[in-house]
Amino acid sequence: MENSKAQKKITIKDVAKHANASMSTVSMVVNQKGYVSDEKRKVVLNSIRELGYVPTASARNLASNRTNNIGFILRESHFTLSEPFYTRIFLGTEFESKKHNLYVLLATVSDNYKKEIDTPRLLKERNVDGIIIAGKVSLDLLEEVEKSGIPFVLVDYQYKSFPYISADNMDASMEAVQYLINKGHSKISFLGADPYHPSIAKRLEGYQLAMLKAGYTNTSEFVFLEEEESPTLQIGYNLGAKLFKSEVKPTAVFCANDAMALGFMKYAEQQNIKVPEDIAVIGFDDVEGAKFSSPQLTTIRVFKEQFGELALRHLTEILEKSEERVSKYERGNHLLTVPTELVLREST
Amino acid sequence: MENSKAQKKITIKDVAKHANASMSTVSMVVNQKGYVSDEKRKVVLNSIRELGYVPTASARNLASNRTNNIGFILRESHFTLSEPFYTRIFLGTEFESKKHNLYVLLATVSDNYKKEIDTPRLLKERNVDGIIIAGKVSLDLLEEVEKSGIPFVLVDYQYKSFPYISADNMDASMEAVQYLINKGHSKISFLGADPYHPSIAKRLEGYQLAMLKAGYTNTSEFVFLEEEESPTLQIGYNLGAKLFKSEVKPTAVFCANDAMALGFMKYAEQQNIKVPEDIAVIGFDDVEGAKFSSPQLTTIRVFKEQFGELALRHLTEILEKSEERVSKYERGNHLLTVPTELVLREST
DNA sequence: TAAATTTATCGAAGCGCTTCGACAAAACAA
DNA sequence: TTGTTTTGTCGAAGCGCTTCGATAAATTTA
Repeated sequence: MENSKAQKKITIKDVAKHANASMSTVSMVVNQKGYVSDEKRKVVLNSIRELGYVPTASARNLASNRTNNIGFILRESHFTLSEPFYTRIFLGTEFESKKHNLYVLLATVSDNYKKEIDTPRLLKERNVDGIIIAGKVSLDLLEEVEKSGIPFVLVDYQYKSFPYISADNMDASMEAVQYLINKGHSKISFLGADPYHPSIAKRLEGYQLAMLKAGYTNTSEFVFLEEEESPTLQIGYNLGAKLFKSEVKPTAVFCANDAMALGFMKYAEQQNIKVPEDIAVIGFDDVEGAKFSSPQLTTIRVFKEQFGELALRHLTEILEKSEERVSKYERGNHLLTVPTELVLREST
Repeated sequence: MENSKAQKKITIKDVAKHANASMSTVSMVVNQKGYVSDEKRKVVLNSIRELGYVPTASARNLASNRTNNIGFILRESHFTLSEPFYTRIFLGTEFESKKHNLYVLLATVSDNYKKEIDTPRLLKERNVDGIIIAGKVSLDLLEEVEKSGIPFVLVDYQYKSFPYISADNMDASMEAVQYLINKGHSKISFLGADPYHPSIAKRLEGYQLAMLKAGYTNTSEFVFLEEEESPTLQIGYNLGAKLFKSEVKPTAVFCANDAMALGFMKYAEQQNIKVPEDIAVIGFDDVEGAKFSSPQLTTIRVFKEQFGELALRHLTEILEKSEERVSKYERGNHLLTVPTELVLREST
């Protein structure tokens, strides 16, 4: 009589006894596998409800050789960004994970990732069935993940020809530039940074294509790029200065992202250049600040939560396939795109 | 010969064989329990290294009846706040979790929490050893957590007399107000909202105490409170309007948080009231925006990561104790405070 | 009608670990 | 010297589940 009130844990055995079935039958009901008659199923389900049975994750995982966890790897600095871009993506994954009965283990990695030393525990311990990597991370990390053999999906980044989720950067950019052209603009600049980032590259490409389509074949002088930097507010500001000091006199600029657009507008404001009267501005991302800037920024909305949702959904598909003994999930540049939307506000 | 390259998993058995020891001995080495001679320990450790053995979490958890997970519950809206306050707290927990070999399962709950329906899976499945609850959450949720019997710690919030982590709100507030008094101010206002939130209440209390100490016994006319609202930028703005329309003419205001202070300053700017010349402003939290406002905001820095760290550390202590058969961890208003720091900037 | 297949159910092995007792040797105490 | 306690090691049970046959009844096919 050690402890009379300590609730004994309800196990599958208890359910089996209560339902007058075997443990295997109960297991099959719970997992919706194998053959169980409707009758029996009902009885079992009823017992489960009555006893309040909840399967124990660890027992399940041990027996089935899966973890039912998925890892979400994110750079620390991306996580604490005041623009909750990646946080929203994570939220999308977290939300979707409930439907799949998976737990999401978030692992943040430092910006100057050191192989071996900084390896996320979930990787070392192989405590996940699959991994989602959000945003740009160290190549070392990517290699480690690849080597682990654990299926993974990238979000808003690319690595070799592994599956990734991305906005339809090119299309969206074309649409934005098209819009400017339709508005009568012909001298349209592109402001960008880090052009080796796949998303940025696609945005530039979209810009160029739209210009080309409209008959503007030579855009090179209109393109302002900061190759070594990330597309931040500061860089947008700097490129604004550069642009206005140049002999190029565009009537509109399309920026690689909102941060840069906001930086550009800040510079314009300081120089008493009116947006959109003197120059129209379009950004990309639809960050929170875009709504609160003056003038409010016209931009391309990206549905962040969908990134995360889609990433998880795709990952689970891969996992299912790999269970069907398709030992290596087929390669090929798996790309899943998330829709975008041009949000017209005051800056155009 | 199904798959020749599929690496066979290294188990504790393999290590035991390799080290010429029993599984129990290896287990004891890994867990640093029981009696193992130094000799044997070295041999085992060596085998572990050589074979690259990593314990399987699920097996471990099943056998030891622990999950080695801890839950981190957070409101969705708090998570996606552009001020990464709670995100930072989470990060602190995540960081600390590595030292304790725990995984952190993040569960976000919707703002209008529905009992039973929205119950986080980790609670239903009891898939955590302990829980951290960050920020204000629904009472229903709190009750469910309490009922579950899983030990928990609150961060930046309180519930009954359960342990919680908080900034030293009162002391910090006193220090801030003291500072204003020392600077020669005597007519000092307090701007606040949601005074039933324990943190806000303490800040107000600290203000009052400091004033009292300086001989200003009647502060009531200097206190502007919006009882039904949360302390946001908008409310700070509104109270600014209210304050300047009143006959009270303070030379300084101490705001319940930075958001309000920023809102207040926005109003002041629009009214052409100069900060700090006409009126000095102090906030609370040291949010990111405080550094970028003009003038930069003097405020009380709160070390967000420490909240999360401390919460986890405290939780693990509770867990250890409860393992030592102290069936119920001792009650009492466990309060752990995180240091603060007055950051002097331009607004005073 | 017999043979083959599908449906239904169950027992038992086993996933990889922890932990409890058993046992014995070493260290200490009386 | 003889007990006692401490130290060291191990075997085996068992955590709660999944899954692989085995078995048999029901159904289909030949």
